[in-house]
Amino acid sequence: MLLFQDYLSKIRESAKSILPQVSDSDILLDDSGFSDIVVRTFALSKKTGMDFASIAKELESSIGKLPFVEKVESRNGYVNTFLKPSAFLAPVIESLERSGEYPDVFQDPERVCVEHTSTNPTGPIHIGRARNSIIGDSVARILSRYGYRVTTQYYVNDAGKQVIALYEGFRRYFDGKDRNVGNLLAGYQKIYQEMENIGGEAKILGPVIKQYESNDQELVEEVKSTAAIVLQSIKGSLEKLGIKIDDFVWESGFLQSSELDQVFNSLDSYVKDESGAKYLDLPNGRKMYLRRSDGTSLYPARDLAYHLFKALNADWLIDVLGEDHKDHGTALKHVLTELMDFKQRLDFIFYGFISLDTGKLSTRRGNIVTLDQLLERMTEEALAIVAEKRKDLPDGELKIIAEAVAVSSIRFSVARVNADKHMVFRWSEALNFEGDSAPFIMYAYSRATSLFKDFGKGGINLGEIKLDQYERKLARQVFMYPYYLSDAAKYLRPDLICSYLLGLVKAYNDFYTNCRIKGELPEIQEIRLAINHAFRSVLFDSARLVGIRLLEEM
RNA sequence: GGGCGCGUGGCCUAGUCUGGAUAGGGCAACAGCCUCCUAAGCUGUAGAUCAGGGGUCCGAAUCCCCUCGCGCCCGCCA
Repeated sequence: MLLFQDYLSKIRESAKSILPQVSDSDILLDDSGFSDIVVRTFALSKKTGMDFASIAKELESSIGKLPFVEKVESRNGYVNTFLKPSAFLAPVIESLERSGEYPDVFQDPERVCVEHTSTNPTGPIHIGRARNSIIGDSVARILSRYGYRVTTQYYVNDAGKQVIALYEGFRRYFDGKDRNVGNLLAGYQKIYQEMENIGGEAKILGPVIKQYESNDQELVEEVKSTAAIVLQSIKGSLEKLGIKIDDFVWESGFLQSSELDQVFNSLDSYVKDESGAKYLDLPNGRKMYLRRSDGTSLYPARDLAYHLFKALNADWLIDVLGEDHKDHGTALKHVLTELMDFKQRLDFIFYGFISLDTGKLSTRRGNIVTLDQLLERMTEEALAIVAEKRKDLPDGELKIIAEAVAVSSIRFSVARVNADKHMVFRWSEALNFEGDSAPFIMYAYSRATSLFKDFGKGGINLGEIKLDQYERKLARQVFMYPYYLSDAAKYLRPDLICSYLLGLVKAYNDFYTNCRIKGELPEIQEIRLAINHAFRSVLFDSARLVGIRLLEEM
């Protein structure tokens, strides 16, 4: 959990001590610009039967006495509370000096396992799949910053039809050739094409699947090692984006496993039989098949087993899944929590698909923009721009900047959109580095660093200070970080951090434009530099949560 | 057909959970700002029946109902 001066809670407590009917939703951070914290008296008026004016009067007297409150004004049924400027700045600076970060954090004993990506290793990772990784990695970083003990995990599908097709496609068409990702992908696409032509995958894939499911260890290992080659390339692409996954768990490991036995044992009284096949009835009238009539296990059974496995080392499981898995996820949770004795907290993050302006993404049909292609093209574009802007820098520096811009841009443009929304990938948008974008954020950091290097971190006496509108707005925005961080952790929403970053940086740009350092009185310089330093520290902290790579110079 | 989700200026997006003060940003367009700490920045102009209709409420982008459009799911695939 986060440790900081939580004025919002203090104001809520103060208000409740006067009017017990006050609820948390009556008192909120005010982002509309009217005040810092606002009390809405409409609901209260209904509840208490008092009129706006008397409620406002009561609250004003109570809230106004709090030491960090500058003034309270009532208007149109709102009680607007303004905090003292020192109340924003002092806690941030104190915290930074004490522990090096703001807000401070108290380690939460809860262990969280974030499962993300888990894409079938049948080809290079593309921009659609990468949405999963970007969301998952950001959520893991946010929860970790919040104080949870977080590990990330990739569930590797090396036991299904797709990877068997990958294996078989290569064996049929490329046998003896180099077993690299390019040839594997070509074989995979070719075998799917072939299966369409002949009219039925049973004929081509059937015998191999049968052999696989007869638990032919040699074949299981062969398929796994084929998948491992593609997985290696996926890992490499993700690492370029700064995404490193802690554990890789192979689905083939659950084909015969104690967890799988446990699933069938504990579900024994619910399992039904249909000519040898085993299934469960679901609340929505559908069935969840666990075993085929030939006795081999199905994906839902292995996924249940996998969740039991994850639960061995975690108190809270989070799965990042595409929206196509919504029903599966809901059913899985129902079975685990209602039919089995599963005590861990289980949450899903579902995200909408990304399509291209040329249509749906498809690895099989070859209609994809791979992460590597995207990164390469964006780095080129960024390099051209930075080379134009910074003719003074050597090529090596330019390249580092261009790569940071490309990586940050990809991550930010995906992370900033609410997971529920579908996205359409457009090159023209991807290659625009202005406005609400990663470079906009990165640039502010470089400016702040430049000021910091030239003039230092300033200082304030922690008593009363006066701030102009730009200084105050920035100090306020810096101070508010923990509220956004807790919401992002609570609702598993990296996009909230992105909104925060944009607001923070807008406030900084106003500050930078309007508040000079050079030529100002020393006491003004000191305060401005202190704000600059606080901003720089909090930006550094928050930007890394969504994988933005900040540079001291760009 | 049933279920889930989405629909906010030409384009992208915040706000929807928890109903309230002028619907906030950005891109593209137009007009400005570098003898001064980084102009990937800043200022201004123009642009919105919040998909449509009905309802609840003192008050609806937000809650409820219906309709339309788009996406996804409805396999002894994963």
